[in-house]
Amino acid sequence: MSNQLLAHFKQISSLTASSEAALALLIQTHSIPKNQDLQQIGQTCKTLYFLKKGLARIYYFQDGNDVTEGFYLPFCLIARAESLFAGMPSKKAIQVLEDAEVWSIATSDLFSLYETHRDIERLFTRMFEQAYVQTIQRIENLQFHTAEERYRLLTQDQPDVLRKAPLKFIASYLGITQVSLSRIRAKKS
Amino acid sequence: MSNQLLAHFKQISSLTASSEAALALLIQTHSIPKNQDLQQIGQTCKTLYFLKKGLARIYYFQDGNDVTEGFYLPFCLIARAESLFAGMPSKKAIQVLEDAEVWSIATSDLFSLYETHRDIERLFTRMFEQAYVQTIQRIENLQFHTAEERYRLLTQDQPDVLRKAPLKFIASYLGITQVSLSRIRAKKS
DNA sequence: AAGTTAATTTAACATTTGATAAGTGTATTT
DNA sequence: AAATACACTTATCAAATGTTAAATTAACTT
Repeated sequence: MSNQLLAHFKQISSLTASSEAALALLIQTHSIPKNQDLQQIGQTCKTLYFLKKGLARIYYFQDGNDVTEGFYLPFCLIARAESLFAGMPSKKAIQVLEDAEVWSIATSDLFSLYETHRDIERLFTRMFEQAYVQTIQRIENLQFHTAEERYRLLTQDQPDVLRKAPLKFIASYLGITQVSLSRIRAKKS
Repeated sequence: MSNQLLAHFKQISSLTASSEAALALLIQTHSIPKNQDLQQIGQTCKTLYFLKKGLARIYYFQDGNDVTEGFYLPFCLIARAESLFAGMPSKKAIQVLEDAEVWSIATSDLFSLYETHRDIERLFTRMFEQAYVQTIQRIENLQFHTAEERYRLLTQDQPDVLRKAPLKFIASYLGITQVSLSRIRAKKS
């Protein structure tokens, strides 16, 4: 059932009844067990995902190290934009960190709908704009805060992530080692 | 004259003759002296800029420190996206680092054209997508490279910036102090 | 419950980076 | 040429983070 997701979409940008119906036909639902990859390294991003339940991350390997690029909570747009927009294989994977229920939309079908349903195009353009703005804010965060400040910000902004994700993933997300993160957590705040 | 800019646009995404003409009417040109702000802190971003000649940066103040968010070479889209898409005042400014010639486009006029000229909408959507992808790549860069690696990458990717911009701006762009950058430069590579 | 594995913390030491201040060089002005 | 301002480098020490390894805790299996 995609009603919840469509309701969420309509909060972002209005949809006509016909657009909503057309979009509903594209939305698939899946159950994904904990730790499974939703999309694997090397695949070109051709699907958008939204979690109904659970927690996901995008990760990749850098010099043999597992690096978490981002965490994704329910109703967030999950996509490997650098692959989607360039049409190139992604070096990143999407992994579910808990048993999850997932909505997916094939971009080929979606982009076809853009031609006839401008409100749908506007909706997704807006979601990507929001994702872009969040990425900009993340750079500000990485560029001029210490590791400890970045950790404190995460505890404020995404406490759910902190509760659910293993520390090793959080450490690489913050751009530090797990040992360093452990030290920061041990400090009285 | 905006011919060069339009030619650049058409490399990114095709435009009908009528769209090209409509767009040409929106493009203004300016000459800006070295060190002047194109847009100031506190203004809401309502204009897109492209350099014909020169070098620009986006910067802001963080705890009293001048932080350079990015450098922009000729023909790059320059905009404070976080302000444009949210419609909120920006805490960032756009500054020209050399005497520059600039093309500008008012977003209100541009967005109006979207209604009637879909190819124009597609062109700018694509430019913002590209900017988004670059932002994602910058995160990868900041997240798991040492300061020295980030400096080496900059020398490869944007040697022009390195030649033209003062070191203090480059240092904050790399997320380090100027002293630290000086040390890195002093090392034999 | 015992045993096994994975996750997290702690410890010890090395390296990097920051902070501050002093020094050098380069334009520019007078 | 002297004086000034600005950009960049160097030196010194302190703080933060990385690296490696061991110790502890938690989770999972049997």
